[in-house]
Amino acid sequence: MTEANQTNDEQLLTFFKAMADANRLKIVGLLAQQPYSVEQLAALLNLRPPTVSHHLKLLSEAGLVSAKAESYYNLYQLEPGMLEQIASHLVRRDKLPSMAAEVDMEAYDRLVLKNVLLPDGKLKVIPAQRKKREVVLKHILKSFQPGVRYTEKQVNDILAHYYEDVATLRREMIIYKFMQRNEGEYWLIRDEK
Amino acid sequence: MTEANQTNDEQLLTFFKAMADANRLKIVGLLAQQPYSVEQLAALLNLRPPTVSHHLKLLSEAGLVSAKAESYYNLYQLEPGMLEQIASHLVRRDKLPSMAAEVDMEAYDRLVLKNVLLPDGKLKVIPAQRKKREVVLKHILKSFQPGVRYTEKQVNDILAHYYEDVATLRREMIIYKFMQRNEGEYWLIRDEK
DNA sequence: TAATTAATTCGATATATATCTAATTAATTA
DNA sequence: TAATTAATTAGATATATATCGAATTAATTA
Repeated sequence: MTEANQTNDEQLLTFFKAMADANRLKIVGLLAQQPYSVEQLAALLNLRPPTVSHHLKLLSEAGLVSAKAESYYNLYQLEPGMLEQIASHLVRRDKLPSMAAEVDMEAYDRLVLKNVLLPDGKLKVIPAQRKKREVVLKHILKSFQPGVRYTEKQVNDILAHYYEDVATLRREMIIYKFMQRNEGEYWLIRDEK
Repeated sequence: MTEANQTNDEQLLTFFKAMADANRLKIVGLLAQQPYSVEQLAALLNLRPPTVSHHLKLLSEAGLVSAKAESYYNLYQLEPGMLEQIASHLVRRDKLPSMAAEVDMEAYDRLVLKNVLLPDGKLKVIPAQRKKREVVLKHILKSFQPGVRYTEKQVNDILAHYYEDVATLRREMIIYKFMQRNEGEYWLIRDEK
């Protein structure tokens, strides 16, 4: 029910949405000085009390403010802890990538392959663009075993499953540093993180 | 045209609006790891390129990302400076009140007085609520001069301009610590910040 | 030079949300 | 206990915006 059962991602989004409104920023600025009732905030911001209630609900769900009943007022006050927590997250560059945790990192590669592969797995073309060519070469690379030394003929036979012009493919593999050659033998460069 | 000619307030709002979207948070998370092109981001987020362009425009206007042309790609990268600047603003409680700089701090008092004063300046009632009573008493207080000692009769004459029951008003002035009395003389407590 | 490609802009649409009035709830005062 | 008051909830509406496809622009490749 509260903000406790949110993932980190959802918590961040809830926070930013709560702050993404001019009047809510003003409310935070006012509550940083002293607690205020709904009625007072409404007068200060020239809004009706239901509107302020709505804003305070969002701020409260983000953990930014809390209410304390006093007589029949609801005195709202700032909860500075949440601001500090978020701020410390934002300055640490190594923590930012977690915001993209749910992203499917293979999606781009799949799209490139989908556009360039025929149903039988052969290439329509070798893409001209560097990034796409890399994706295609990495895909073909899976047909080679790490640690194994291949003759040029063996390499050609494997590449032929993908494209007629095996010489070009073979050359690209070297240029892009996916394979190495020496004295007519070819092998994978292991550095595949 | 850029984010340069914005006030601090507007800059904060632009920032929070830019971050208040799930897909834009993911973009920031991705760009924190490495630069990406629009096309790549679109594939990774399962969005169409125009949508990603739109998001990047907002992030860019907030000063969070920048683009660098490479071949005919637009490689977008994170600008960590803005994040740090905002984050440092958020943790400093003494800087938060600036977000409410444009708020008319007298608006609440005016509303209270408007509800309780008759056209001739006399009180309809003395409000029961503490905060409102304070506003009314402070308003009446302006008829007294700082530093001057008043006899009880002089005080009564002044208070009579506002309300028939001068004894109650006089007592409230003491209770709320706006006035002090000694040996039948009354004077303002100066501590009116 | 013609064809291809990435990015942006434009226009349309559906969803989200800020705001209000009216009604309701909860607490206080008379 | 009845009347008053602050706050919230509910329902309605107008504005903002996330998203898309189509058209346009700018750059590269053939």
